[in-house]
Amino acid sequence: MSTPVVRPPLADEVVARLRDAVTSGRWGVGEKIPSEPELVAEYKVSRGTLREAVKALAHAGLFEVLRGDGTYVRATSEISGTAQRVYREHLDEDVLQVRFALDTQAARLAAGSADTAVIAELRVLLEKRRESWVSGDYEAWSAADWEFHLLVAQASGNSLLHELYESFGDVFHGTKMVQRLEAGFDGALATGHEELLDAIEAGDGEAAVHTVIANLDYCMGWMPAK
Amino acid sequence: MSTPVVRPPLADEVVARLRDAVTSGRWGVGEKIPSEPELVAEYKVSRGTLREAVKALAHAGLFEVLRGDGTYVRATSEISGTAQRVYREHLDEDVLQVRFALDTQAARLAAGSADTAVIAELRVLLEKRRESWVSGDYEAWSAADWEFHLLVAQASGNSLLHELYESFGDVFHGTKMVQRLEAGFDGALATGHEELLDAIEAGDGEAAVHTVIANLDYCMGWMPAK
DNA sequence: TAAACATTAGACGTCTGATGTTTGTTACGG
DNA sequence: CCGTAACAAACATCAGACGTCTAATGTTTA
Repeated sequence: MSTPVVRPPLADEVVARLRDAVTSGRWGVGEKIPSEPELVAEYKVSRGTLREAVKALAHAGLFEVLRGDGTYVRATSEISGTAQRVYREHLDEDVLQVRFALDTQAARLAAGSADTAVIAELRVLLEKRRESWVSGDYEAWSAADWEFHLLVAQASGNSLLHELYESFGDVFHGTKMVQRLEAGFDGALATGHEELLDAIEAGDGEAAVHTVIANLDYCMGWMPAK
Repeated sequence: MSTPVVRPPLADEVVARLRDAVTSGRWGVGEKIPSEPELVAEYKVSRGTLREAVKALAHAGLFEVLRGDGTYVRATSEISGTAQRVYREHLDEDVLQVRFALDTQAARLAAGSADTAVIAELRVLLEKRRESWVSGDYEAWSAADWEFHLLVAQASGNSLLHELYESFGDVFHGTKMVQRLEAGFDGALATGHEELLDAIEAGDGEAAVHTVIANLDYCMGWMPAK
């Protein structure tokens, strides 16, 4: 008749529903999602169709499928899995330069939308970061450092920037760990985080950008010779 | 035994082989890949397993599966499909700001690694871009404009930056088309591409960055009021 | 002759059922 | 208390079948 109803593949719809279940928080990160037979019953599709959808999202990094155990939620955004796979295919130097690009923009935007509450939170993180360094707790230092940078990205008010920046997480942490092992790296002083925060508080975007540039120059000095 | 042979899912291996077939150029972009029965015979797996792999890569943007027709190669990198899906979930303003971050870094790096051959190529593209504008061929203008930016990203020498920048392609083109429709947008003059190229040729990274900043400021003025 | 319609072969979409493998748990025996 | 064996749950894979869609080809008709 007159209804040339083009039916989109069922599997695509299942992908969307699974994605929604994650982003809506129905299944939190780390949780195990229902088993295949349960999802088959819920979505009224065959196992094959369901598995195609789960596989697609697993490949994207949203899920991790453990044979004989179950499927777990590993991320809330699809960018992380793909991004991490891509990052590993490039030189550390290239990855760092891209992070720098995002860092610079985050600093610039954060300076433009200064928020006293966020700034106070950033100061707390910076203090924690400093204390961790002097006490030799490198694990805590790395965590606080990353939280600081991530919060700056969030303070930019640009959700895409924040999401992209977050996707660098694991890769950057790995790189940082390597850097820490290099003798002579001073995690407390030469990275200019205090200056960055001051610039953000002052609303001086240009100054904020320059502190980030200085930071990169310092970091690049500790990059392994290619 | 000392060999706890953990066998990774067959589908994952198929994913890798399909990916290699694309990146190695065995199947070029736009080409149709062999049918499912043919691939089943080649990889010695069941159709269900093969489909899981194809679906995963299709979701990642590498393939496009057309029902009743076949499966076509749509990209050589997995980042594009995922990225484009993510971009659409964010404000145009946020996307533009991220592009600006990459643009700035590309300009800075390109200025640092000036190459006479590339610069000549960039001049050609810029000339084509200018001619297209005065002749009113907006299609060609948009294409030349994008090629110019993409070549700058490539000239940065950072393959990850180039890949990420390329992933913006479709989204940016769409945005640019909208901008063009806005009355008063001057594609030939106010975007400072000539100044950018001059700065790159002079090896002046700071100047290159400033032209990009000026460009963004101009573009942001034409953003639809949120 | 050319445009509109009908047919057909190939390709993807989905379902069903069965069997293999891996993992986590539990109960048993030492 | 501990190690091991048996069991159950969950994912992995396979094989076959049928439906539906697309593109190409063939046929009819104005």
